[in-house]
Amino acid sequence: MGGDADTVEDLLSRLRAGGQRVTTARRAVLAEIVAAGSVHLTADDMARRIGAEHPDIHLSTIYRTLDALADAGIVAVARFRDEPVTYHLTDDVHHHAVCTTCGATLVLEPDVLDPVRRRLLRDHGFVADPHHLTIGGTCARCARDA
Amino acid sequence: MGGDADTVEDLLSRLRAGGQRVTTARRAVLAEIVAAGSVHLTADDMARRIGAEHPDIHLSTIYRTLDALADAGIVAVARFRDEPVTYHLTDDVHHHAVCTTCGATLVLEPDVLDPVRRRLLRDHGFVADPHHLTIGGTCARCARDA
DNA sequence: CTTGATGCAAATGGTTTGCATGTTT
DNA sequence: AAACATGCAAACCATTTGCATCAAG
Repeated sequence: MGGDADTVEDLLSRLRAGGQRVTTARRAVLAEIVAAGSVHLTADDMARRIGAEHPDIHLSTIYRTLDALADAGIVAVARFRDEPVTYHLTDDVHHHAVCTTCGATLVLEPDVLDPVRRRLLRDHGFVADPHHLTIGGTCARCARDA
Repeated sequence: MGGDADTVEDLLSRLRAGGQRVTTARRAVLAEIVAAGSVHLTADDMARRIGAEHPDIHLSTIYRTLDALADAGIVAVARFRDEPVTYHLTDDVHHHAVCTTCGATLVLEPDVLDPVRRRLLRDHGFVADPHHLTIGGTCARCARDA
């Protein structure tokens, strides 16, 4: 399923290497993100899930933790449509194609962007590192029905 | 400079065709969007600019106008980093490459995405119509300095 | 004249922050 | 012990909404 070899403890040690402390909240947040796999969680989603086990972990702590994890380059931020911001592991690079008619979502391998990357490098010297793009369009089913 | 032949009155007649009314506020908003060209404006930007001439046009009206224009397919919504939502003409298709180090922005012609579109069509039957993608990476200058 | 658009003020909702306290190192 | 993370409540900011009034058709 992709480079999902990341364990919570691995990631925590990356945090620690960055001079940050390891706490229950941070472990819990990372556990949720790892468990979610390619499903995208909002801060609130995490708060609700973590709350079952740790009712004392406050939403603001989750935001602060996500900030720290983002600073450390461990998680990346993504926006879907108008929904709240979501977070996912930086190591889990992929893109989405979203059907603007029915909302269906396709997960795309990162290499679909390779031609674009080559062109940006050639034409502009720009080293593209696209994470989590969302490409709109019409899915096969909706295109057929049109 | 792209298909910038859209005049405010052209666009207004599209609005009218959609059963919407044409008002001073709507004319003013469209005028700003057209004038801005490929610069992206937030609702607040427009409020400030329009306010010089029409101090009575309220920010909430601008939001409602932008909603109407978006429903009519005349303007499209785009998000930059964490900044507020920006609006641009739907006819003005382009993409961006943003340097995650220095924030520099490159405007990309729509055809840079063509290889991706072809691949999505071939592999998934997905008819991509990407508007205003933002591709992260490192610009030439920052890559050199690294 | 009728319906839809606007101004204003107040509500909303996600996210951030100040501060005192608890925890990691 | 010192520095940093947390809980809580309050602040923030972009955006939305209710309602009475005004203007476009």
